Amino acid sequence: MDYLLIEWVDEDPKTFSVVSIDQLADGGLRSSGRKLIGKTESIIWTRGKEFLGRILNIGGCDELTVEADERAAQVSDDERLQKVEPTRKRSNISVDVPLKKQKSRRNESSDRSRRIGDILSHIDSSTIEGILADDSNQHNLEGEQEESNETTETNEYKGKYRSLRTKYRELKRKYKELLNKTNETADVELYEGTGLKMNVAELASIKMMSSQSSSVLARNLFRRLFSAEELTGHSLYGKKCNANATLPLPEIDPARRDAVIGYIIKEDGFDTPPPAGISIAERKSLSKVRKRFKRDITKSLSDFLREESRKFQNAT
DNA sequence: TTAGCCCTGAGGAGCCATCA
DNA sequence: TGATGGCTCCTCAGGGCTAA
Repeated sequence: MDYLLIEWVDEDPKTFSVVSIDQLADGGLRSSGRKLIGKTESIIWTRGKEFLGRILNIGGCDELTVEADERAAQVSDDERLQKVEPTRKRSNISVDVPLKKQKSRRNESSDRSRRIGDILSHIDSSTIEGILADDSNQHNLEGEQEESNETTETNEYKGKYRSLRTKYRELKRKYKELLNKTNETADVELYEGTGLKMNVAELASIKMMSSQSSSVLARNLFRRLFSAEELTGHSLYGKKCNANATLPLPEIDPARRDAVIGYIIKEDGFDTPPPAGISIAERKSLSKVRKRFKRDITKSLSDFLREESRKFQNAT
């Protein structure tokens, strides 16, 4: 069987892989032989994903592997460090990506509180008005029903309400300030091909306040993209739990679910083919790390859905 | 055929913020 | 300062699934 030496398109710095000719997406080209050299074609990678690659050579696996190593060596280490580290692109060989940042939780919390303030400033002010109006109506209702029982407890509630209203006005003022400062109102597709769009500034804010781990980011995106009703009473994949005889919960909307999971995986640089020039053992190790990462994300989200359901049941 | 992984559900631990 | 509650993560169980 023939093999192809591929230079991945859109890779900076350049990366190379040796792939079987069967991995050419266009099956009709597989008999074209050396005519393929120099052409840019779709290559089928793991899980059926396709990536564009320029065909540099065709031949035996061993000789092409040597050539790939030589070409990779020509790319300077300095260039890799400067361009790869900050973006964690497909060519990032390091698989030692910490799932949790080592920052102390105490510092995180103080940071997060500031970020939450920013997030709240992006919430539609009419929504907050509605909440406060409900709160106010609730107080009025209680006042009518228990007119004879208006104790100091009621006064405390009124005090808390006034305090919340002051906070709300402050947030509203900050919200308007930020609106004036930024024009980032455009939507961006969360994950390529899903069609699920989110506001750029909102997505950035959620990322900021979810810096502890990818699991937290995934959960916060679920909170943003699914309603409380959707989060309760659904499981992540709707599959039967064999450990229990109970009926499986229905699957949560797969389009939004997959968009979130795909986005998280992409953000951590795990949706890309393995870098060129690594051994089979390293390739297997990388594959394990990727599987482990996805498992952690889906596990956390699955936990999250159960927790939401449990909270809902406790409340009713 | 079989080892390893997947997935859901349950229970509990650890950390942190809030409150009395 | 201790109690409490929320959030997140970890571990385990157990049958199905899948690749070797």
